[in-house]
Amino acid sequence: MEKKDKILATALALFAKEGYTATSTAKIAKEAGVSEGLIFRHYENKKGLLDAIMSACDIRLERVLMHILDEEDPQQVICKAISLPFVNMDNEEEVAYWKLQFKLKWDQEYNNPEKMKPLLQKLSWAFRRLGNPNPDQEAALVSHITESISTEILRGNLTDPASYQAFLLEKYNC
Amino acid sequence: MEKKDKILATALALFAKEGYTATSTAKIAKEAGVSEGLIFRHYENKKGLLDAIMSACDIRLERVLMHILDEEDPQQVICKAISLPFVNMDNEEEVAYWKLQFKLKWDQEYNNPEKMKPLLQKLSWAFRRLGNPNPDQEAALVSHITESISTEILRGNLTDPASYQAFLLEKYNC
DNA sequence: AATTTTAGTGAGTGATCACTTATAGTTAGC
DNA sequence: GCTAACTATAAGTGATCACTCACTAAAATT
Repeated sequence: MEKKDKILATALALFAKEGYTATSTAKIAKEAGVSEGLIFRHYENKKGLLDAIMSACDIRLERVLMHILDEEDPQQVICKAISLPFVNMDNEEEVAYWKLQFKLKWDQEYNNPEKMKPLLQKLSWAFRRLGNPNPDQEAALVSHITESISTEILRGNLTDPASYQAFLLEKYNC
Repeated sequence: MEKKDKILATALALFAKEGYTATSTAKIAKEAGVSEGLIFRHYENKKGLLDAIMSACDIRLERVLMHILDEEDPQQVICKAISLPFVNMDNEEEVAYWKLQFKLKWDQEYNNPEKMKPLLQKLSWAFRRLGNPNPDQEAALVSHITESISTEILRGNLTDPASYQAFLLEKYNC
C-alpha cells in the first residue's frame, strides 16, 4: 500500500476507535510507520485528513443506498431497507467507516440529515404504493429503526442479529 | 450558585457541545469564571469531573425510568415508553445531559447497555401480558425506536415531533 | 544528462494540554 | 484573638499538541 493510503487507513481506524480529537497526528504516524511530517504533505492539516476520510465515507454510503434506490418493487424496497444494518458489516474497515460516521453525527459540521433524504423519499414512495395511509411517517419509522439497530450492532450490543432481523422482516411482510 | 456547582454546570454544557477531549480545563475555568486550579481542588482530575457529571446523569435517568417501572397497566407502560423522547426536553441543562449521555455511548467505558435493562424487561412484561407472541423482540423494537427518536430530537433533526408522537401512539393503541 | 517535481524524513516550533505549587483570603471553633 | 481548615488564585510544571522547516532520495520531465 502507498504510504498516503496507509496514513488514511490508519487514521480511519484510530479516529473510529478513539475519536478524532483524542487521536494525535504523532500516533497516526507511528502506527502507520511514516514520519509525522508526511501526513501534512499529503493532507494539508488534521482536519483535511478527516475530510478525506469522510469523502470516502460518503461514496460508500452512496453505493449502499443505490442498491435500494434502484429497486422497483415497493415491498422489496422496504425489505432491503430493513436488512441494511445486518449486511456489509464483515470487514474491519467497513465497520470503522460506519462507526466514525455515527460518532461524527454529533458534531455540528458533520450532522447532515440530507444524506439520507433519498432513502426516506424512496421508502415513502414504497409505503404509498402499498396503500399505507401515513407513508412519510412510516418511512421515518423504518429509518429510525435501522439507524438504531446499526448503532447497536456497531457497538456490539445486539446479541442475536439474525433472529431480530427475521422478526423485523416478518413484521413488514417480507 | 457555589463555584463547585458552577464548574460542574459549565463542564456539562461544554462537554455536551464540544465533546470531552475537545474541551480543555482552561476553557471550563474561563467560562465558569473561576481559576483553573479550583477545578482540581474540587474534582481530582478532568476524568473525575466527567465522572461526577455522569453520576448526576445516572440519577436523572433513574428518575425517568422509575416513572415507567412503577406503572402497573401494561398498555400504559408502552405508551409512556414511547412518549419518553418527547417529554422533559424543555430546559437546556436537561438537553445537555442527554446529549452527553448519547455522545459518550461510543466510548468503550461509558457504553453501558445494562442501564436500560430494567426498562426492556418491563416492556417485555407488558407485551407478554397483552398476549404478544414476541414480547422480548417487541420490547427491543420500542427501545430502538425511542433511542433513535431521542437522537433525532437532540440533534434538532425532527421537524414535527408532536405529529410523529401521535402517529406512534396510535400505532401502539394508546 | 540536466532539471524540476514529488515523496519522505527527523528535528524542530510555539501553543496548549492537564495538573501542581506557593500563597493569600475567609470562615469557624475554642 | 488565635488557630486550623477550607476556598480560591496566579504563576508556574513537563508533556504533548498540530504543524513547519531544512534537507535528501527518488522519479518524472525536458
